[in-house]
Amino acid sequence: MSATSLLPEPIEAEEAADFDLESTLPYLLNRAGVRIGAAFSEDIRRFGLSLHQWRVLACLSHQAPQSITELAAHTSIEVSTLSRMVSSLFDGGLLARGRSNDDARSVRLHLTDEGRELADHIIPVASLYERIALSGMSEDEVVLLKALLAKVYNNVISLGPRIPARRKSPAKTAVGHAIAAIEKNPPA
Amino acid sequence: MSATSLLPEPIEAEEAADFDLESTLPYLLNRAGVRIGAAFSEDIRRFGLSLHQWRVLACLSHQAPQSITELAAHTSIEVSTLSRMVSSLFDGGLLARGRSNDDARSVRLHLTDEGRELADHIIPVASLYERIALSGMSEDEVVLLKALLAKVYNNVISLGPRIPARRKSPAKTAVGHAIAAIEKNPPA
DNA sequence: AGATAATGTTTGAATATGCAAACAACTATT
DNA sequence: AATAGTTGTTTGCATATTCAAACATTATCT
Repeated sequence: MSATSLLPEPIEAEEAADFDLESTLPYLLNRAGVRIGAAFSEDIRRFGLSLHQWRVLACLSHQAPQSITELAAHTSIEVSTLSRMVSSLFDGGLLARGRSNDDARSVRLHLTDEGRELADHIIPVASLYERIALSGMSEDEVVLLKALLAKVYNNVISLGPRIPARRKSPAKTAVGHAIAAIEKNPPA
Repeated sequence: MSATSLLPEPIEAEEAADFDLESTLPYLLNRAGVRIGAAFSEDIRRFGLSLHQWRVLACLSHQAPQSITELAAHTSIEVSTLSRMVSSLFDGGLLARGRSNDDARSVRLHLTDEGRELADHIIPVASLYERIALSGMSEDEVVLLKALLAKVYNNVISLGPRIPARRKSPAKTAVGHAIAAIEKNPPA
């Protein structure tokens, strides 16, 4: 815990002074995201689904079949978590799995009729929360917000492999990538 | 799991058809947030801090003293999680705690010198990731994005008590609140 | 004041999550 | 085709997180 001995970065008093956590992007993203997620999650508990489970169903509802890896890429859920979750959804009869013909390792996942029906029941609820979250905004603002969020995502997607591939080398610190990314695409 | 028997909402075929998960707000928020968080988290591991721990330090760095409940409100972390985390940060010598004079239940938390020093070292790293995330955007766009995120947060903050107060009554489903909120503040 | 309810925090116990290792099947190289 | 390296998935295990219950203290009501 006490890492005082090896602090690499110098203190920058002024930067520290004007650092306002609450106006920080990750903070704003996290707060809004957690809050919507919590409310929505509480709501759909009556369907017997967790937020993660719902995301998997929604993702498969939107595109199928998908492998576990693809789901991980689309939902930002760990593959090991997904592996177990898929099993439970399978046991619940909400999705079916088979092995690919091309690649016998890859699992092909798709919704069962029951799964699709459940998804179709929850979609209106999801839409409702979306409307709530966006209420009071003009159509233009909504479009812009989403576009900017997509841009943020693209800006950070290059940072260190998320759901990281097995890496032999000790993995260079993300700051390396970071600086490169900034230099390639400087802030306006 | 198989909740087919009590599905309350009717299927709305058209709504289901045009429901595109990936253009959904919670989805976009979650993806961007998780991604930044993961990269940043990986980076600050060298300081011996998790993302949640960092948020607590940053929050206390920004305003102190704070109680556990206040921290929970500011960071969207559960109080029970916070309680244990605060203990570990205390053991690590990064924060100090005392009891309030007014209210002997409430814990008053503030950073130690060591904690503040650590926070001052990490703040530049946080700022770096912020710049990365926002790279390629104009100043106006950044301001707008943050304003819209704040608005989203305000729109959803009224939904069911997060970090819920002990509730005796079975808690009305959030959709109730939701509809009320929408009616009070209809989408443009 | 005494009883009852509410609030702030902690803790126990079940569950979920993340990381690393293990497998399994495929690809590339020789 | 044998070997080594990749990739997709699962599993073991340690840790983190959640929910509920327990406490401790303060507020409210009569």
